[in-house]
Amino acid sequence: MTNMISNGSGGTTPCQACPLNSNGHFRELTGKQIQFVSRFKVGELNLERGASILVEGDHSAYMFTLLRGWAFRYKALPDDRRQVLNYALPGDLLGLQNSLMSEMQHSVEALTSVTLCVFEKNRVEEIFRNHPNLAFDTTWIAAREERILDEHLLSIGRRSAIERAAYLLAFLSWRVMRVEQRKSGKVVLPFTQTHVADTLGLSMVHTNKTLKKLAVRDLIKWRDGGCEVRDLSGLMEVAKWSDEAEERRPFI
Amino acid sequence: MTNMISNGSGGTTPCQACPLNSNGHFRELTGKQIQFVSRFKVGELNLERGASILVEGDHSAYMFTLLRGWAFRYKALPDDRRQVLNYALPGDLLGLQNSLMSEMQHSVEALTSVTLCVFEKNRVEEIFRNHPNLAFDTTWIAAREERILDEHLLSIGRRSAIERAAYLLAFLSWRVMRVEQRKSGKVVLPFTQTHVADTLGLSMVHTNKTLKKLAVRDLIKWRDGGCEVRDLSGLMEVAKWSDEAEERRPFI
DNA sequence: CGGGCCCTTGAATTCTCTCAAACAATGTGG
DNA sequence: CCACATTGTTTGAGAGAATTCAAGGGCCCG
Repeated sequence: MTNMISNGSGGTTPCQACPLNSNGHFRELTGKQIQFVSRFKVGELNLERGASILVEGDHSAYMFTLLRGWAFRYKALPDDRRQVLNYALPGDLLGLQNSLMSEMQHSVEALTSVTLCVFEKNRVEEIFRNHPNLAFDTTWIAAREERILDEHLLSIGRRSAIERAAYLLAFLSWRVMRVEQRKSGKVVLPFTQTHVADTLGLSMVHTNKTLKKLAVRDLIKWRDGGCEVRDLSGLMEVAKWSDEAEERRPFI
Repeated sequence: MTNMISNGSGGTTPCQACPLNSNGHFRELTGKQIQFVSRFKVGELNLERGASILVEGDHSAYMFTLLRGWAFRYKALPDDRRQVLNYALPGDLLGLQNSLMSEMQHSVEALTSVTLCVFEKNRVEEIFRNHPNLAFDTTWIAAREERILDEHLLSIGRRSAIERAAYLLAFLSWRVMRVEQRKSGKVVLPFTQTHVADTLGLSMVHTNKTLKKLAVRDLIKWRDGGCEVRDLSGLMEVAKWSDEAEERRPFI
């Protein structure tokens, strides 16, 4: 467990030079806000694929912003059945629950190697006390997660297997394009079919057969590192999903 | 459409005498907070069972707190398949999304006749500017909704039909006991089996057969107005769910 | 070379859906 | 008061979807 929290030392990204702040997708923080956030940030955490970021039942002292890589949130039943709740991409906040309530009720795991900005949860009240705009943004971020979960719930509850799969892949691909400010090009989603199965609420076997159907239509192609999305609008059509126009969104 | 918004006139509950504030379940607002909320509240809305409170795609000018009755949030696909996302009980906030973002991405409907406190969404920023504690509470409320959705997602994705049904009924029954500060006694959930089906992501027919299994075990009894929960801990056992200790929670 | 991880495929079983019909309770208009 | 429509619950049967079980293949790494 070396390199857990590197504070101020080499390799740490100063908030003033935050790559997310200037990439055009996120709302730019004001100078005063950056100043606050850079004091709020107590360090940076680098983890390998498969590492636990937060664990259900924890009372971790930290909250994170994902700076680089992918992570996913999940819950499990006592007998190990697992449900992936959502994926986190750069700019996403992890563990806000942990900061507002007593304990985590879900787990978060690194899907690729990741870099996390580390914040201390007991200082979250400073945001509300001194930075009303950031407080608003925090609520906005929570409401956005809620919207994503709403749509996912609709998907699992009412879409057929192939629609569900198409929706998941389309939605993630769309998020990648957004956060990377791309208009075209291939997106590769870095997960295994087991992750997809646990997200869709289907078995591995049936997920595999469903993905095959999408591959036959040349909408996706499965390969070593994960899923290559070849036809985003084709997927959206299968899923009966249309994306929303999205303005620049806040982050912390 | 009479009696839509009665402002200040007869029948409106003054915030100073808010029944939720003193019932022991919710955190009590301070005098200053009550003063703010009572100015924030622009009226009261009474609706019949089945009425729409908010509609997907709307840019409603209002946000609500449910003061009396039941409501439910839902989303629908273009071909009318419907998924119930969550239920609202007294003290729950409806339409926060509407206040933070441009438009509603889900609908809300009255499940019983309801009374709603009406707030103007364009004054939400006042909360963040002048009332940091209420701002914190707003975020807390959004995070709570997220937790409920997380558990529901786990349920639909990974629990069997009978576990799912048991979880839903147990959870709602538990919420009623909490909000009414009861330790015992029967809870009656005021919905139809169609609502249950749309919540569980199952067909009506299969939902009926699944509920029958719970009724045979004497865990519930279905009757005219809805579902009577006869054995909460029995349901919790079937669902493999254990409730959390919950402190007094905020509301607005 | 062997082991682990991931993807793939077939077959039998179980679950869930649709279709169809019937029943009970309620309310309405004649 | 009855005939009729409406809404919600119940049941059976056949079709379709998804699961489990089982086995094999590809690939990488120690």
